[in-house]
Amino acid sequence: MADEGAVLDALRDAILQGEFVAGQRLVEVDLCERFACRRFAVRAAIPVLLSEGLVDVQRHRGARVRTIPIDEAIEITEVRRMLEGLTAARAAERATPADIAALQDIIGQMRHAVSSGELVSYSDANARLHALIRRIAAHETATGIIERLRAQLVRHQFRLSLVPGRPSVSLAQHERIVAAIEGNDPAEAESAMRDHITSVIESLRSLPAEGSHRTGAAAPLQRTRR
Amino acid sequence: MADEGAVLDALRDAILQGEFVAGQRLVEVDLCERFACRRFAVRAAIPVLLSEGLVDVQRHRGARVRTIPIDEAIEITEVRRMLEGLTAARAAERATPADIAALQDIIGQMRHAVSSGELVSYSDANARLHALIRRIAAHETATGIIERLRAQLVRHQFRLSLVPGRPSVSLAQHERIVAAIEGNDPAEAESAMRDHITSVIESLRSLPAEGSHRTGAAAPLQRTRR
DNA sequence: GTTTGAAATATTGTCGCCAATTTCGGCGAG
DNA sequence: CTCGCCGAAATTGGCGACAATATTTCAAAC
Repeated sequence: MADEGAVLDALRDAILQGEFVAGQRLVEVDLCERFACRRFAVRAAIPVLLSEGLVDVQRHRGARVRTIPIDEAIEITEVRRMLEGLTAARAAERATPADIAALQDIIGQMRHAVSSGELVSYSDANARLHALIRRIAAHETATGIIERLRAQLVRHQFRLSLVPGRPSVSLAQHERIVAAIEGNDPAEAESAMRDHITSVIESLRSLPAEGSHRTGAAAPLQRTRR
Repeated sequence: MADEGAVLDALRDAILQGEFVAGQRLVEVDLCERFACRRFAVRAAIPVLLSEGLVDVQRHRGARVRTIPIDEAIEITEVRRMLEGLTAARAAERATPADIAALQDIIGQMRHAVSSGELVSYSDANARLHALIRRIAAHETATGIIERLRAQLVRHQFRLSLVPGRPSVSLAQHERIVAAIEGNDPAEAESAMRDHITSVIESLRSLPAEGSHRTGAAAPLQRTRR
C-alpha cells in the first residue's frame, strides 16, 4: 500500500463497511498506521472523501466520519427518487432482450430470498437490480450522482431491510418496474420506480430514532479519544 | 490572498468566468503567481475543483480546465430536469405570499427584458428565478447538486440565450411555472418545469458545433505551452 | 528535409520539518 | 466539591527541498 489511490479506496471502504463509529475522529497518524502509508497519502484522501460527503472536516480539528441525520437521508432519497425514475425510463427505452433476461434472473433471486426469508441476500439482489437498471440506462451523469448518494446512506439502508414485511412489498414493486422495462414503457417504468422509492421514503420516516444499532461487520470498539 | 479558501474561490471564479481557454493547462506555479499564494494552496484547491467537475486531473500531467462535450451537457440538463422538477413541486407546496410576490417581480423583469430585447438581463433574471424557486423549496440536497451541475454548464448556457426567439418561448414557460406555484399545485409545477427544461434540451441538441464562440469576459489570449 | 533519439527543462509527486491551534490534564481558588 | 484557568501534549496546517515523471529541444543520421 504505497500509492495514494489505494489508501483512498481502503479508507472509503472502511467507512462504508462501518468500521468506524459514527462521528469517530479520523486522526491522520492513526490512519497512517492502519494503512501502512505516509501521512501525505492520508492528507490527499481526505478532501476527496469530503467531496463525497462521507466525512466532515473542520479547520484544525481534522476529519470525522459524517453522520447523516434522518432528515437528510430522506432528502437524499427524494433526489434518488427522481434520478432513479430517470434511469428506469431510459432503461425501458434501451433494454435489449439479454438485459431483460438478466433483470428477470435477479427478480427470480429476489423471489427466492423473500420466500426463504433471507434478508441479506434479498438486500444484495435489490442492490444488483438497481445497479443493472442504471447500467442499461447508460446515463453516466445520473449514475454517478446516484451512486455517490447511495454511499452516504449505507447505514440507514441496512436498517431498512430489517423492517418486518418490507421485502415482500418491495418485491412486488420491483416486479412492476421490470415489467414496464420489458414492455418498453418509459412513463410506466418511471412511475413504478417513483412509487417504489416513495415507499422507501415512508419506511425511512417510520424508522425508530437512530444510534442504537449494530452493523454486522467487525466493529472493534473504537475509542473516541486516547 | 493568504488563506486557502480564498484561492479556491478565486480559481473557481476564474474558470467560471471563462478566463481560461477550454482545455487550458493549469500549471501550479503560474497559478501561484496569478493569485499571489504558495503552491500549497493551489494544490489544496485542485482536488475540490476536480470533485466539482470543473477540471480534469491526470497523474504527473496536472490539471486542465474541463470541457463539457455537448452530449454530457445534455445528460446534465436531463438530470437538472428531474431535480428542478422536484424543487418546483416543493416550492408549490411551501411558497408564502411574499415568495409569490418575489417570483412575480422577477417575471415582470423578464417580460421587460424580452420586450426590449435585453438578452443579458433576461438571462440574469432567468438565473434568479430558478435560484429563488430553489430557495423556496428549501431542499439542500437537490439544491447543492443542481448548483454544482449548473456551474459545469456556464459556457453552453451562455450560448443558449443567443438562440433567436428563445427568450419569448422561455418566458411563457416560466409564467406557467410561477402560476402553478402560486396555485399551490405541485404536480402542475413539476410538469411545467419539466416541459421548460425539455425545451432547453431540445435547444441544446440543435446548437451548432462548439468551439467557435467568445465569452464577454476578458480572456487574454492564453498560451497552452510556453 | 524528415525522423529518431537523447539530453535538458519544466512540472508534478513525495517527504520531513516546524508552526499554529486545539484538546487534555492538573492545579488552585471559591 | 466544583469551576475556571493555565501549561503540556497531541494534532493538524503550511512550507521548502528533493525525487519522479512528462515534455520540449536539439542534434545527428538517414
